[in-house]
Amino acid sequence: MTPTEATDRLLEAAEELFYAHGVQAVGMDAVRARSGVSLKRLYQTFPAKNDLVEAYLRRRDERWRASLREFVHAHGDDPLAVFGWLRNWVAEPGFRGCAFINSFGEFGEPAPGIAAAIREHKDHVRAYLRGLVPDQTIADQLFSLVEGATVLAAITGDPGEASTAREAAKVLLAAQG
Amino acid sequence: MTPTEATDRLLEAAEELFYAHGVQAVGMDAVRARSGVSLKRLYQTFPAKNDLVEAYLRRRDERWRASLREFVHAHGDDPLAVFGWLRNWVAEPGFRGCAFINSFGEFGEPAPGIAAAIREHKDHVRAYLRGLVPDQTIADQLFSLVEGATVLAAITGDPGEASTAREAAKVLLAAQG
DNA sequence: TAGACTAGAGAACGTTCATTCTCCGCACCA
DNA sequence: TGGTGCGGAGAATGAACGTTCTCTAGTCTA
Repeated sequence: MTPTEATDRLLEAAEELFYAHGVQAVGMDAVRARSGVSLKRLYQTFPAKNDLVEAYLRRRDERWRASLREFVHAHGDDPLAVFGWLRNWVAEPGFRGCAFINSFGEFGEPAPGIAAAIREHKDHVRAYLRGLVPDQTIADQLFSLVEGATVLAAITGDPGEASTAREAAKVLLAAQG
Repeated sequence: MTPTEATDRLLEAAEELFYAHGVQAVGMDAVRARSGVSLKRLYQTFPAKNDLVEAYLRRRDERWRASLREFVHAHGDDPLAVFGWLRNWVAEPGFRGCAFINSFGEFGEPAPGIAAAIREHKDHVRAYLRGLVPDQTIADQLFSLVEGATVLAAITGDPGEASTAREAAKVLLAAQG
């Protein structure tokens, strides 16, 4: 197994487990078992669990935003498409809310790398929305709606939250757009 | 020390510690030290940590909603006052986001009582907002804004998120209200 | 074939922590 | 005064888990 492949399998396993059960609830041995990568290799690749967690978050950030970007782009970069994507996401089986918000909740005082990964994810999403909507204030308002709908959909289990947010976004965009 | 007083001190200590550092990061011994209640008494009062966590959440729910309700009521039950209260809250020193969202993130599979406490808190807040705003859809939209602003203020550390949400709420309320 | 390096399996170590147990002193009662 | 029981302090227990160590087998090289 090449180092690259080991890294991929580790990150894949980490994402599945960390997202589904929470970071703290998943031991390194579970990552080993799921990935099929030996513990020795695991620690050669990620010297500490925190490093694996940070890498998991950074990879998830890239992929999550890529998925959103592609969907919205395929819908003519219409800001409302963000909420269409959101509706799909929160209805997926296994949806458990935003990995970054969940991690923020898990760690009262996160390791610096983890805290940075969380903050930077939100910064990136905000920047993306600002690029989509000329009015920066409205972009930030949509951002709040997205985050709120995500959190509520996770806690209540009702994907309809995304539709509610979409209607609000429509009004906000129409008001000044 | 009377049983009532012991319970109070335990819940007070639990709230300070759990909210500030996260539930998992705080050991029962820290609660004992902070409360001044012996470990034996602690376990007589709350037979397991989960029971203490659930009681902490339920007490926080009551107080948090009471604070919001009183503030908004003092402002003529104007729905926008919710966002004024929010602005104060997120600017408080020690603000670390919503205790319920954080707990949701901490526990991948929470004990049933804890899961219920989290869900019921959100249900109560939603019901309160629906009582404040005749249009149920708009109430739910405001709810999303509140949750989003709370989460973003916690992660970015910027209380300005509450003001952004307030402006959005104003538009939504004006549009159909 | 002998030697040397690699990787994996899994045992071992050390710490943390929830929960329980032990022991001691103090107060109340006859 | 002598006994009885409650409460506290803190040690003990047992499990989980991050991290490291050991042993073994296989593979490549000379």
